[in-house]
Amino acid sequence: MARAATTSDVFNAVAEPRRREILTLLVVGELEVGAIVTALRLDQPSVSKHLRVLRETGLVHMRRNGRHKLYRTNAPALQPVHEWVSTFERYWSNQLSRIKERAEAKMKQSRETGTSEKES
Amino acid sequence: MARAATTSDVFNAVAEPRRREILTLLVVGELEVGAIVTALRLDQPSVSKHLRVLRETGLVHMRRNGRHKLYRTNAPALQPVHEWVSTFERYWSNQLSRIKERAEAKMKQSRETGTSEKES
DNA sequence: AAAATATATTCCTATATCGGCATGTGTCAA
DNA sequence: TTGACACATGCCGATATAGGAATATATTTT
Repeated sequence: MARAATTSDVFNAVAEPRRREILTLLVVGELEVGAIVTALRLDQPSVSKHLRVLRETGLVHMRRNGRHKLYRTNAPALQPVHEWVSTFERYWSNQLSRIKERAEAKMKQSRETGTSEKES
Repeated sequence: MARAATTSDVFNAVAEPRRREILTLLVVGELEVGAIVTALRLDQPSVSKHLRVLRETGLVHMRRNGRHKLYRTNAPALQPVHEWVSTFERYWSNQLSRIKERAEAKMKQSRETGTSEKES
């Protein structure tokens, strides 16, 4: 086997930098393919291919408007990724909150004692 | 070109299901390679290769203990992924709050103008 | 209907896997 | 030093890309 198919796995679909750019672009609002092409300076076939992957993974929605096709990001499809990564959040956010706690404790102490210098 | 190298991009490294399993396993605490092999029922060379990718992307740390090697997940390396995905969070978690906002805006308008019908 | 416009698809090539198998490397024990 | 044990790496084959160029499909306009 080679790598997993991008068309079936959101993680793989999102692994592509250009596709991430497209999603970022289309989350603000609908855009037609041509607009994406000019915005990201990619070849039109390349954009169409990426859009296909994003479509098949449910990461974008499309609606037709005359001979244009309007794409927009379907954010909820990213939830699995978000949930998975969030599992690990506590393993680094605690470091930050620990710093915050120390800082707040220090401020509180300053308020109480009147000191204002940094003591280790 | 083919796909981007898994060894240089965290997104690609994490796109592999087995590697995600390994990260989930190693975030709880250190494990030696053999333990990963038995826990995930993979071949040892396969595990070693995945660990190499995870190592080179900074997703795991390793320390030697005798002839064993102890690996653990380096959660902060996942922050870029988390930050990127979080950008889209408001586009689904706000579906509820958006309804709330609309309702509140409508109420506010009603209070101000006395109207009560929905106008776009 | 024919031309023009907007997208999508196909074909091709180079590359990067992933798994399986064999082998190499490093460390501890006898 | 010679084994034994724990991992890592190399080689192979099959597959899935991503980009570029050319072509096909769909829709509007003339």
